[in-house]
Amino acid sequence: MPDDEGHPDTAEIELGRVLAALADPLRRRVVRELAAGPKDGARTCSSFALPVGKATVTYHFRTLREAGLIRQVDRGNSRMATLRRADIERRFPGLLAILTAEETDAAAE
Amino acid sequence: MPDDEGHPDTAEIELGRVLAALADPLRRRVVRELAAGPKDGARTCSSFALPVGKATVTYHFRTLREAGLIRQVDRGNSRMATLRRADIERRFPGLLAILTAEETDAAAE
DNA sequence: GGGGAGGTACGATGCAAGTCATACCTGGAA
DNA sequence: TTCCAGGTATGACTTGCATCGTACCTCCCC
Repeated sequence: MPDDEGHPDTAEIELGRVLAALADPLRRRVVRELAAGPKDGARTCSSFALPVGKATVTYHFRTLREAGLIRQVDRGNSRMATLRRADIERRFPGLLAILTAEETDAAAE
Repeated sequence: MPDDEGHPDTAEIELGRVLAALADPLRRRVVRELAAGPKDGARTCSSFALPVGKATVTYHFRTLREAGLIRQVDRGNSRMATLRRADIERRFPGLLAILTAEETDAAAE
């Protein structure tokens, strides 16, 4: 698959899709960790240690990518994920702040 | 059922629940219309003319209520719904602005 | 005191979401 | 070159969500 497959343009990011993607605690945790990291910080899918199988991890990252929340680029063997900070902030100002403010207690340990 | 049944306290409003509630276009439309109306404006469930049956309308309003987004009070025959503006704004600043900014094109006509 | 409008409760149904096991592909490391 | 780690694709399964029909309750109004 080509690199930029399934990455919607900034203007095409739909609120419904974004909210549906963020309704899942695991996906919210990924976005939160990316947002807490350095700007444009790239991490591999497996570095999040989600408590689900490999196939499910792929599924969640695809959901985030198709919603327009993350960008995934092939880098040799693995695939790096970055948060589309500027795009999200432009379309939905304040959304990332709401996510990072969430307590990390019960949600998706 | 008592009046304040199923209304979570302000501090108990969970982000996951709120996002899940707002993932549905019909429920988002209800919140958007309430937010566009006057502050503390109360409307009956049926005044939204949602394109679904009565039972489904009840279901959606219960979902919004249990998520903490609206408050429902019995008023004689019918039941008035108000947006919990201040509570939402305190817990998730900017969220209502994001919702009201959504274009009302394809979503839930 | 009906009767009807506005809502809720309950059960059933169709479909999408989240999960996994398995098989497979691809680069780097040994 | 041979493996293995990291990801994807596919099919299957389970659970939950959105929906409806029907039955029921309760006020208001005539």
